[in-house]
Amino acid sequence: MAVTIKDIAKHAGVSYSTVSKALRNSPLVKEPTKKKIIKIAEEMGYVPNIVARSLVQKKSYAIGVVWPTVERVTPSALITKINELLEEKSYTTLLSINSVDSAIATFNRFQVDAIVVFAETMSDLTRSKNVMSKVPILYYGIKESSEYPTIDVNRRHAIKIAVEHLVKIGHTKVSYIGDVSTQDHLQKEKHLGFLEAIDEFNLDLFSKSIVPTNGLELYDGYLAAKSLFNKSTEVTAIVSGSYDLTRGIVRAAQELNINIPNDVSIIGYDNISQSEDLDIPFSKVGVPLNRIANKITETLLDIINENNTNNSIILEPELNIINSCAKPKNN
Amino acid sequence: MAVTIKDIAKHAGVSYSTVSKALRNSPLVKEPTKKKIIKIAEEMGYVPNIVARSLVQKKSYAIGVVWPTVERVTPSALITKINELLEEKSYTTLLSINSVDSAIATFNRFQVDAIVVFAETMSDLTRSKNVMSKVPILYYGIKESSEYPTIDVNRRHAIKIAVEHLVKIGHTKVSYIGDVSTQDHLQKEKHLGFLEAIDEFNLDLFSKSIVPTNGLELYDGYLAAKSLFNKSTEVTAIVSGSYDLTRGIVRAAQELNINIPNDVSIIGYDNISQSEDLDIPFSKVGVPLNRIANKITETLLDIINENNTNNSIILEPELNIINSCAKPKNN
DNA sequence: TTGTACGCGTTATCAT
DNA sequence: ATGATAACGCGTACAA
Repeated sequence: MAVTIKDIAKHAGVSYSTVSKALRNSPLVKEPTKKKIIKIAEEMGYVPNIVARSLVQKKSYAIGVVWPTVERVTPSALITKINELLEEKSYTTLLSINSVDSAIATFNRFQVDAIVVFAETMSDLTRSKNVMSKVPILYYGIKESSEYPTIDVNRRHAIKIAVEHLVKIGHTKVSYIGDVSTQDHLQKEKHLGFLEAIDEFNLDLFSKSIVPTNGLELYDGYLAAKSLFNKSTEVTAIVSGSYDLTRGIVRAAQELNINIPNDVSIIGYDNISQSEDLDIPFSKVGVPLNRIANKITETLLDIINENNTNNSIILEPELNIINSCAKPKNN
Repeated sequence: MAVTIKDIAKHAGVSYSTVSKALRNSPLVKEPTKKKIIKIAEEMGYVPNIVARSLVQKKSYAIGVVWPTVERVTPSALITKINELLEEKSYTTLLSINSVDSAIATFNRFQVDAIVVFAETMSDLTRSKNVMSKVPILYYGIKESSEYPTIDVNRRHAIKIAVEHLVKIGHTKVSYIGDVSTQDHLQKEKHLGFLEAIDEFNLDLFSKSIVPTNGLELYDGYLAAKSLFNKSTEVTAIVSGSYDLTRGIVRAAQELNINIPNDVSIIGYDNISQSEDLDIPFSKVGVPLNRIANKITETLLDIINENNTNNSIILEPELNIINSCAKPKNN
């Protein structure tokens, strides 16, 4: 049997409502009494029963994170950061790896104060429309869903400004290495960004302009880059679709004695996190992870407190150029 | 305001205790009444409030999973499987990526029925000793903790029987490719297993007997294998420390036109899951993921129902030999 | 400053 | 077969 405030009250010789106040640090209870009660509570190993509290308060100070894609790409670093930020605001984060539908139902039963959904496929989303949720929901990664609050990163624009930068410093033969399968909406966006840039900046669409990969792993980037370097000597700059791909590309270049950035410049797409220890630091484009995490956390709290904010937030990417990795084309 | 059984009672013209019984499918309520109530509940979009239920029942039908290492190796496939099995038993799985301590505290507050801890470092574990938990805890992956119920995989033995098999079919020059950094307890176990096998089967400890990697990614295995193949022509069999490493090794072999298993046999450590689509299927040693998941789920339920089971369960690995990947040494 | 009484949504027990 | 009521642990008006 867990210890309750009533047990504490007995030991302290006060009423249990006094204990409640003391533990909530209410000014309505004298300092010495408070101290004494808190001490006894600690000694008895008291843990507040959130269940009871949220019944009466109709708040649980918990946020539900729906993350059906543990095995896929939504960066766990993002989840970790959000968890940290929420903890600072004294919210608890609960994760569910069930389907969107069933996770939302569960979190409703548990009376969480808000839900964030990290869904990556359209089917994840469309199915979730059937579920009614009393708890407010915030979606991440799906621009289309306009009827719910949504946060997304402008991946298309990210790739575009990467190409733009390369053009500005003199490159004309730019390749895109990325997963261009049409299944994954996020990858498709980046692909589109590259195509738009090609068009807008009047670049040649040469034979190896777009190098498709068969996945998003380091090795996929490595293979793609090797095929690129072997079959085309024209290319002077590469835009890469993801962090791991970029790492693979860098490894391939090293192996073939291709110098970055003298022989080829490279800019990788990456929702940049502060503390990455890369073999070689490279230029990046994307939204800093912390900015995404902050925006999500902030919006979550706004939603809970019913500050009606913008329903659909698109985070704009930023370029992060490291000179050693993207330099003007040699003449 | 969410709809409660009282609201349903009003609409149905019965008392709310009858509604409660009907919804729980109690035999104490007549079939037609039951049907009617259930229908009304659905129409009104009723969602049972687990919070209130667990207050009175002192059970939440929820299991807390402490998973502080999302970013590391504990396979998410395992978590996914456990989640599935628990769902079948009508338990809900809640994940926390906080530190072991704080996750345990949180789950206590939420009154979960049991907790599983996936901790990989010793420090994760030792810190958690300070927390008292009213809720029973099951640890995975840490043999040493004998004061709590524990489930672990015998990684040391796994590597050993892999080597044993290779020796039996005639190999004498066997290499181990794996992460042998002393930090990670799990990797250390495998390394020890190889050393013990070398000793037990009187194998040569030649220059490339042990090829250390700098990580557990595909590319790390690829690099290690390349270095092995380039510098040693003696080796006829390889034992690999993890799934991704094995994939990298296979890639390296393909690239160098080294035939598996004619030129070299390979057995990879891997907690085998049923449905892996590999480029090339290869021989494995390990405990099937489903067996681990089943054992964990089963033990969890035992603990909840206070069936006192063995406190410390070690799962023994099995060999899974595919002829095309490990064959007797050519003479 | 402290104590009493009520309510949160549900289940369980007892009475009708 | 159904209804009334107590209890779960906590927070909060309101009373003392």
